[in-house]
Order: sequence, then structure tokens, then C-alpha cells
Amino acid sequence: MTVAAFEEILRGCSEVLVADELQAKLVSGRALRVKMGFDPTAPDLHLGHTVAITKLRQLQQLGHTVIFLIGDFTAMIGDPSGKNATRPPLSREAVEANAKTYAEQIYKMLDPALTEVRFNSEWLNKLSPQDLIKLAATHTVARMLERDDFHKRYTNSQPIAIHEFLYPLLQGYDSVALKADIELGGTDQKFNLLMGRELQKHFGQPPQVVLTMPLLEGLDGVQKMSKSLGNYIGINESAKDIFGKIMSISDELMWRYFELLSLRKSLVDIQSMQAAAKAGTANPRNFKVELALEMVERFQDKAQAEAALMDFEQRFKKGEMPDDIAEIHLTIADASIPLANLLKEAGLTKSTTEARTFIKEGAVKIDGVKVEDVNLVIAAGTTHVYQAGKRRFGKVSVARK
RNA sequence: GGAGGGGUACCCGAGCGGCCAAAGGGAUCAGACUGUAAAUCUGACGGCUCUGCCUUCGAAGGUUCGAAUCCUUCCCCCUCCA
Repeated sequence: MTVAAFEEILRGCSEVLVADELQAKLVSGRALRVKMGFDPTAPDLHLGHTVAITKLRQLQQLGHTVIFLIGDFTAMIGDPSGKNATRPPLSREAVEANAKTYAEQIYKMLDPALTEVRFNSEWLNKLSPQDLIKLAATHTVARMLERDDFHKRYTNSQPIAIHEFLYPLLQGYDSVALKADIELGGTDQKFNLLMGRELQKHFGQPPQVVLTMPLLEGLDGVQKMSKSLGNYIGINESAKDIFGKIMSISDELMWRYFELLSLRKSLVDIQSMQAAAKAGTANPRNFKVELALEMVERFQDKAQAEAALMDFEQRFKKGEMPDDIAEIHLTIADASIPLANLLKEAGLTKSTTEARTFIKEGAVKIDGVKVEDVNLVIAAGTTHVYQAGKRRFGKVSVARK
């Protein structure tokens, strides 16, 4: 294995424990078992989640097996986060429904032939109280308190329920049950991942290599990508949205996305692109287009990616209108309606106040013509394409009564 | 259990009887410039039947010609002591 090839495997990882062991496993020629655990609660993945999945895919491309582990048993505990209540176990149906949703999403990236989907209730349900006590006896309280989260809560005199200590142990035991060679997780998972190593040694297995992946920054480039912050790109979003959102990220962030998400561009490619952009011999925008195309193709398909690019070019580069404008039908009581109200009713602006502001700013166009008059009135029985701001379009027909 | 501090628009935060739809910053949105990038500049940023009107400053009452500002009760947060 060349140095460059190994570098490529380490690409984007925030930590590798232990690199030498990883190299030894990789050169052994054996198909490695790569484990990654997921919470069984309703999955709606965004690009942030796919950082690790991208890494899994990369390992699959080298012929290794991915074990997609659904933590249906451990979900009863919930990874310790300060909430000390146990959660009721999910019903069999709920777990399977969620697993199915997961599968639909991850198989956009992973090769089903090289993926095993497993549930940890499969072996954890079989543990007897004796087994559990033996498992708990392998670690001390002091060791558990090393975990950052527990440590903080302990020093701040916040409660830690006893069952929470079981979470890392059970997650670690999963690695034993699965004979994992490698386990992937977020940086916040480090403690749990290492627990797998220790338990595997305890059970006479070679310890897994731990790869931690960083959290992906969201569209704002600062905070981590998350649904609640609204700075995410969902993998089930439309081709146009994915494309558009990628195009809106900053150049700096683009490199980060390339490193963590692209399977097409190698580290070497990325370096030469960066050099070209810096030297001014290439337009960074074009690189961003490539990234956007790759992402849309990954989650949709090639045709949609090309369509999204065309639409993008048409709408923004050439300043034209998109061709699939939403059609909106309004019914009004009178013979006409003020433009500001029409925009609000059509959902193109939040309020008539905002609509008026937009008109005054020259941000409103009717059939591509800028509106000058704030008090413009639209007659019933007409249909026009209205634009409010850069991206809000609507083909609105107004009907009386 | 005791002592004190505080709740203002999406967030932070000034205001402490009229000049307050409420300073300033951030976020956001729009316009200009661009590569739907960044940075920058300009503007908007409660609502409406919009040169005016209506509803907002934890909640409910009250004082006053007039309250975010004063009084009463209630709710909620924080700090210190035990």
C-alpha cells in the first residue's frame, strides 16, 4: 500500500487509533468488518451525517464490509447526554420501519452487496444478568468518569444515573459480538469507540481500529450542520435545492466539503484545484459546480444533476426565470387586488409590509419587468409571473369571487 | 430556608413617566457589486385598508391626561448564603 493510498483512507478523519494497526489490517488482504452504529430514531439524514458514510463507502470501494448497526437495544438508554430517563423500547414495527427508511437513504451511497444491516438487540437481549454483571465488572467507576460528559456532570454535581454507565459497555460489547475490525463514529463517540477496543481485548479478540470523523460545518460555515439550525442540506431534498445550497457556500467551506464528502476528487486533486484557484488560473465557482453535480448525482441521478445545473445557469447566470414556476391560484372578492396583498396571499412575501418594502427596493418584477409603483393594483382575471427578491417566483392567476 | 439580581422585538442588549414601534450589535431579508461565494456599501427588519392607523416591552390588575418606565399580585430565570 502506497503512502498516498493510505493518506486517502485517513483523509478527513479527526483521529485514528491506532494508525499502525490500521495499516496492518489493510495490508492483510482480508475483507475487513467496518462497524458503525446508528440510533434507531426517525432518520432524516443530511450531509453532515454522510461524512462518515462517505468514509464507509470509501472502505467498501476497497472491498471491505460495512456493518450498519442499528442500536435498537441501546436506544432504551440513550447515549448519555444529561437526560437520565430511560426511554421506552421502540416497538418491533417502529424499529423495522426506521431501518427501512435508513436503508433507502444509505443505499444511495453504500453498496448493498457489501453492507450488513444488524440490530444490537439480536445479542444484547440474550445477555443474562450474570453476563451483564461480568461485563460491568470489566471497568471501574473511575474509568467511566474519564468520559468527558460524565466528568463534567460529576464535577458540576449533576446526576448520573447508574444505567448510563451501561451505554459505553454495551456499545463496546457490540464490537465483540460483531468481531469488528474498524469502528467509525463522530468525535464525540471516542470514549465509546475505545470501550470497544478494551472489551475486545478482554474477550480475546484483536482490538478494532477507531476512526473518528469530524462534524461537518453547516451552510453558514461556522456552526455544525443541524436541522434545528436550519443550515443543512438534506439528502432527500430536490436536485435543485441541493445544487443551489452547495453553490451558496463559501469558497473556504467548499474545500472542507470536498475533503469530507467527495469521492470523485482525491486529496491530490483537491490540492491542485486549490493551487489553481489561488493562482487565479481557475474560477473557484467551476469547482463548486463539480461538487454540486457530484452531490446531486449521489442523492438523485445524473439526469437530475444536469437539469439542476441547466436551471441554475439559466436562472442566475443569465438572469432568466426558472421554467418550473409554482402555479398559484388566488380568488378575490373584488375586481382587483393591490400588488402588495397579492404577493402576501401568494406566499411570496411574509407580510404586505415586506411586499411594499420589496416593491420600493425594486425587488419585485412582473413578467420580468421591475415594478415601480408601490400602490399598483392587479385586476382579476389576469395571470402573470411574479418575482419577489432573487429566488421567489410564482405564476399567479387571480380570479374573482 | 435566607439575601440579592433579573425577565424588552429572532438572539444579545440599552431605555426606567410623554420626544418609544423602543438605541446599539448580531442574525435575517432586499438592492448594488459578483461567481446565487466572500468582503464591502445602501436599505429594511410587529402588523395593516401605509404620509395614517392598530397591537407590542414575562402575566393580570391599578395610579396617571399619558406607562416598557410608578404601585399591587402572580409566573419564570439567575447569583450568593444555609
